[in-house]
Amino acid sequence: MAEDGPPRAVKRAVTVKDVAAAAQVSRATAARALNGYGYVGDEAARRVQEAAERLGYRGNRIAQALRQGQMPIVGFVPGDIQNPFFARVAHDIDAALRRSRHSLLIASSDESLVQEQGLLDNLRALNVRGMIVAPASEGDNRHLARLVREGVPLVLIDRELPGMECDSVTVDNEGGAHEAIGLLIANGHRRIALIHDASRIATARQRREGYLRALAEAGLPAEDRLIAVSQSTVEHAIDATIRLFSRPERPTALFTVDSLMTTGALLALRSMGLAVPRDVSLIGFDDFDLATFTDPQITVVAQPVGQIGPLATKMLLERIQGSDEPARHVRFPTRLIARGSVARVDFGRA
Amino acid sequence: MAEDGPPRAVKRAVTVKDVAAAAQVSRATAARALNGYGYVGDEAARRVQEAAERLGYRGNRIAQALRQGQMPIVGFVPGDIQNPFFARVAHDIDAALRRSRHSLLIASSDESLVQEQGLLDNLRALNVRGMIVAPASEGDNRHLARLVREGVPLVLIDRELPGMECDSVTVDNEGGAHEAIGLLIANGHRRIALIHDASRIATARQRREGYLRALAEAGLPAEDRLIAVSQSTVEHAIDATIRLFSRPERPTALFTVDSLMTTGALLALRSMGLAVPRDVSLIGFDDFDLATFTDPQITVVAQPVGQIGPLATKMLLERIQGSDEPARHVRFPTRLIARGSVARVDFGRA
DNA sequence: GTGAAAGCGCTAACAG
DNA sequence: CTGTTAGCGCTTTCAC
Repeated sequence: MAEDGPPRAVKRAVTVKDVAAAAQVSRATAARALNGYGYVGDEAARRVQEAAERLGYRGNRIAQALRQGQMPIVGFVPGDIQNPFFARVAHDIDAALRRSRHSLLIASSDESLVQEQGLLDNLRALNVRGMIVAPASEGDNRHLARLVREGVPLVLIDRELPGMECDSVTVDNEGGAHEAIGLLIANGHRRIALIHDASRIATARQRREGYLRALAEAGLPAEDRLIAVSQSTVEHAIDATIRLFSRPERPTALFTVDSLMTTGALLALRSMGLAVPRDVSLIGFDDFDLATFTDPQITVVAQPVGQIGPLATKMLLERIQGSDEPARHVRFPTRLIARGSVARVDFGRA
Repeated sequence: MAEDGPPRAVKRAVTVKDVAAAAQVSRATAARALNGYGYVGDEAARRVQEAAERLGYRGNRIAQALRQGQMPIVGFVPGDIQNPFFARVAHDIDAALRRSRHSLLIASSDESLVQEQGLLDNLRALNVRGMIVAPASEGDNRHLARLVREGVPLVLIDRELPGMECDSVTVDNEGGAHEAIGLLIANGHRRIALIHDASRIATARQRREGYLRALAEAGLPAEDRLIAVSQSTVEHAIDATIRLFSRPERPTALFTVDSLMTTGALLALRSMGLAVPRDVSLIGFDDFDLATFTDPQITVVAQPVGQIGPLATKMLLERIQGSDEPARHVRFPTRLIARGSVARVDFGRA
């Protein structure tokens, strides 16, 4: 037991060992005092607290995590953090999590399945306590199934995955779209175009199905040239809109499946000199700031965006706490907000 | 707080030990083969790879981090992740970081100094490799100074802190505001109102200074009743606008210091029946989607938002790599985008 | 009440 | 080339 003095690193962080030494107790006692469990003498506890304070001790979370096998972190994998919908959800999750002393690690998949797989691998390697994911694809989801199988708490949002045995929070995409198209049909529209998105499959597919069902119920044919597949960006939606509306026998109405695409459609229509709703009626899925700034304002299918993050977080925390009831699937209803972008169309003309 | 109840049964992950056993080598050899350093025999390497593959081995990043003293994580503390400006920057940082195999942990301060301090403490305890922060306050920044002192790589964005010895990426707020007010003055405006924000101090203060300098240079007095202090939310900006414009001797022009406030001003003006630019000319700091959707479109001071995240990330990675050149402060110029929200005003009438 | 000691999973000297 | 060994900082039996 010669000199045990470890060579003082210049900026070495202070550890329990340092605190224990300063308080003249063992590391075990110091740890007990610091974390407030087990028996610790009042006097010793006081000395430890004082030493910790004086030295500026902060527990090393990595060591704690290694010991306990888990990081106090929850992972969130949105499709695109720049989409205001996901930004809002991220904010709400973060706020809800803060109360339970977890940090939120946000890693956007950019709607890429491959990227999502890599991200989840990372998150898994970090031993995060749980994950909230908006799956980028309906295709190969073995990576998600594996998480479920391994018992990693997982909540899906925005897009559900048929057969996946985990909690999910979504909205009634099919019903919302159906209602929107219904309004268009009731206003006399017969040539109703759709711009949807091939990547956010679950969501976009359901919205497309709502569109198709509404047409079918009205005895209207679903025509290929009325449907454009785009991507969820303003730029792609502009192209799609131009494609759709530069043909003869222009559609009289347009339905877009998310706010970025609605934005693109608005821009494209304006550049083509088509006025809403005089020349084209428009309904977008997902409400957004811009919708009330146009003249007239845009009619939209609104989602209860403020409820999704908090509920998903609540579900996840319950799972983390060990709940093992069967998977719950919550589907919020949507709300059609009629503003001024739908015009009545003459039957004869249509 | 919220201490977990029964620890959830997560299936035990496979470790190097398992892989080593399966490949019939020692843990050290397995580690070498897996991480590709040191000498490993071809045959052994192959067996290890095969075993790892078969068992689904993923390195435990927590253990690695404990060993190496650092997590492959970078922290980002924006003022508000819902602000499109920060959402864009977050996306860009994330993308830039991915190439260097780091994860991004986003924790919004909600513009609260206290929250920011807590967040940085957390991040520090996680031993993240570095942080990118938009400081919530110009006031007490000992927590940031401490990080710098302790050698934690740190880059400030959007708001600089006088005297802080770390890299920063900002824009020329003062110059941008000065140019905007100059345009208003050149158009004959004399009663030019300002809505600024007390919390995002550095940024808002500089924009306010640009406003004051432009007025002074034109020999115009800075009147208190033309300046409203608000907060960076749509709601607060609405109130401030109504306050400003319900007095007699209404301002003929308005300058708002960020896009959320510009949105609020637009909403308030419309509700008061004031048309832009007929009744009020308007210029906002920070370009945003909405600015091109109004009729006429809004004149703005645009920031090079796409350059901020990548540059900040580049600087941070250099610091992480050990660069110790003196603190660099990059300030991007702004660009005045003249659209249609500024009208000429009669000198006699003003 | 308190301390000694055993690891969590991993990496890196240092010997063979 | 490969195995042995020693911790990183922390928590938690298990003795005393």
